[in-house]
Amino acid sequence: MAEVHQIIVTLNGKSKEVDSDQTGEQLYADDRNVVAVSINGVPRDIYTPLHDGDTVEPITLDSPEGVAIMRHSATHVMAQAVQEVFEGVKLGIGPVIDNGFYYDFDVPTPFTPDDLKTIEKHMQRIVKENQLFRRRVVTEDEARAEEADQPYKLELIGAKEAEIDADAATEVSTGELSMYDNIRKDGTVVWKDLCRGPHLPSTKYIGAFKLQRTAAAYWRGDEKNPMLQRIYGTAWSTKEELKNYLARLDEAARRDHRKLGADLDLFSFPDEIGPGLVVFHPKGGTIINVMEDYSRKMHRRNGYSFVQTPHITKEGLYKTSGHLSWYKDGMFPPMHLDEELNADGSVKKPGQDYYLKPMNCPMHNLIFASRQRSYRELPLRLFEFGTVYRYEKSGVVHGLTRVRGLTQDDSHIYCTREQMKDELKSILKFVLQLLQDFGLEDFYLELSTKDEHKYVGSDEIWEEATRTLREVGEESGLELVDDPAGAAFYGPKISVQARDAIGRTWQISTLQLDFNEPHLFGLEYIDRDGQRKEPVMIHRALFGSVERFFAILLEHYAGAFPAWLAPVQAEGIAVADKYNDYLKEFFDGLTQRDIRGEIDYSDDRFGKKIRNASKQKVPFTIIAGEDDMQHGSVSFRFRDGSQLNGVKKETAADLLEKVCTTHEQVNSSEDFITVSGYQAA
RNA sequence: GCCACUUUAGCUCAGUCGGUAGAGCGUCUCACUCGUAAUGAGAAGGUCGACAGUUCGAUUCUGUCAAGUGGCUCCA
Repeated sequence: MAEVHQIIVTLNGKSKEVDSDQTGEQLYADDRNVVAVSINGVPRDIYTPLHDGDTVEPITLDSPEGVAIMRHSATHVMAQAVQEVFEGVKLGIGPVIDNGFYYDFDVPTPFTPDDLKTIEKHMQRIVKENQLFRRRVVTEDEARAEEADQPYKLELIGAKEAEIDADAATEVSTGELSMYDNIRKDGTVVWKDLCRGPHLPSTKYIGAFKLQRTAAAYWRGDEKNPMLQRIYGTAWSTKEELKNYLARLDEAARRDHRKLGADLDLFSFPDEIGPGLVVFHPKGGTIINVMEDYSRKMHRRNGYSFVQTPHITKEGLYKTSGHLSWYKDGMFPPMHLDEELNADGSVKKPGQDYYLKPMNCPMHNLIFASRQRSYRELPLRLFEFGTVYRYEKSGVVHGLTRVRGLTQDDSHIYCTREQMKDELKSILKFVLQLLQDFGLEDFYLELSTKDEHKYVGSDEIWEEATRTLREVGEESGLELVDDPAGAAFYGPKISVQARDAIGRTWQISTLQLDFNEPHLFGLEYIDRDGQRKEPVMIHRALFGSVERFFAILLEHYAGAFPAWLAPVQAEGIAVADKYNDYLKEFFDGLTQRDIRGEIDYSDDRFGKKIRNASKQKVPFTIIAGEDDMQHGSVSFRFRDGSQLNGVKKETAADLLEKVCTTHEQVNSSEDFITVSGYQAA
């Protein structure tokens, strides 16, 4: 037993003299909420011995750090349960993720939904037993001996620091190896796992958890490695928080763009056409049109030239650009055309391979190269809504966010190196204006840099491009996240990432520098000194994919689009059939003002029509009955159910025109009055 | 592409321990003509995802394929 002496620690910001055998366990004994301690800024188990001069802070179960520790302990409990319920389970890794945790297992047969229930019950028992988590430092040899029958753990023990990714780092730390033992009340060690920690004092601190689903994942995220079975779970400090989280998931499912797309009759994916190929119905088509009209207007204002290019091309174009060698697997296979054979089957005329275009840039390059260019023309900004086809792997196709046929608001900008930075800055400004006009707020920038295994061009060029992009990104003042090795082979990029209803992030805008393609295509301009020079090329798309952007909008608004985007802006409902003609006259006037209106002529009753308009999330319901007809007026009903009755017809049309062109949300009578400036007579 | 799961009427779903099916909503017809989220009655609507196999008989069991869902890998 080490001799007890006095040490000085900084406890909760105050210097304090304590016995050297004291730990967080004693120091925070009166606070049941403290589950771990931060020692000199590093989270550690609560019973970690203290040293002279240490700074100690409590980590509570209701803090983000505490919840993460709890989730990490929960995944240990899950792994223990799986190993106790099933034979021959090999453990992968079990990190904490947003809202929960997972653990990867190598098991003889994949888990079934019933297995999840069994495991969950077993976990409840372990939690109830209040097993202690105890840390034990081991040498590499000891760790190897203890994990002798766990091949994945052995691999981690042997891995060099540089080979460990963030998730695996929760298992092994760089400094020392440690095992965590689960100990019953009677002192028996019932389970152990190689782990860096820290953990809860014991299992009973695990609040409320639920196993959510099973999935498969490649060991260490590599396709060539074996596939492990992953179980995802969620864990929260209290039952209440778990309940709220599950309710949030339900709510998110309700605003899933795939569901809303069907409910609101916007688009579908007919089996007859093929996976990942969307058809937009009239209402969806209207929204796409509004988006494109907006985009065209803004591109005109920002000095872009409009071009149009075909959907297929001979293969040579993509050989020149290099795409065919880098992305052939992602392209639809070629059509072999114009081949002629002799009677004996030998080739008389070899024919040509044509590909559906997976991107537009090579075609724009050809437009640039169609004649000699002067420095006076730069920057030259070529724009089109280019529809491209990509053979996405079957498992990745997902609603409108990952499709096989998509339309990009695509532009390629040719400029000098000197113009490059200003051009990038103005594009980023353009993007932010666009996102603001569409009402999107939840997004961040991502800087994708060179993949050492997949790039062309010199290091100097990459460095300059990356530096420029970083400067522009940082100057924007937005959150800028690094995405190492995420760049395309021809250059680095900045992208705008947005979240969908259930928190998955999707790339929308992309802004890529390319020092490579101009060279491959031999692009050049004549500079003021008469010399031929190579332009810099910028690839950029602001919506990214029109389809994906549509999906993000649909989820963002849960189908209740602002009026300027709504497919039907005004729905006419007569109190009874005999007022239909009166209403029609008013709506004919709206059509002349480019307001998208329709009248519900069905034989449903009034109340039912209101209900239907409401379910379709139409911003303005226009009602007419006896009162209105007497006074030459119509009545407004808004999304929140509020009303504005007896508005004179001419005034009503003027007001509608105003609120249908503004980008502001008008969901109530108050919004309407504010935005339209309406003053009741 | 990989792993698991799913596929029954337009939609949401029930059902058949192997004997070719049912509800609600929607659609259509008729009546009702109505002032703010479901009027009533009636009718139509299904080779039970496709194709094989087992069986006297398959929507049900088995296999293959297709499509979808959740992940993994990928995403110019």
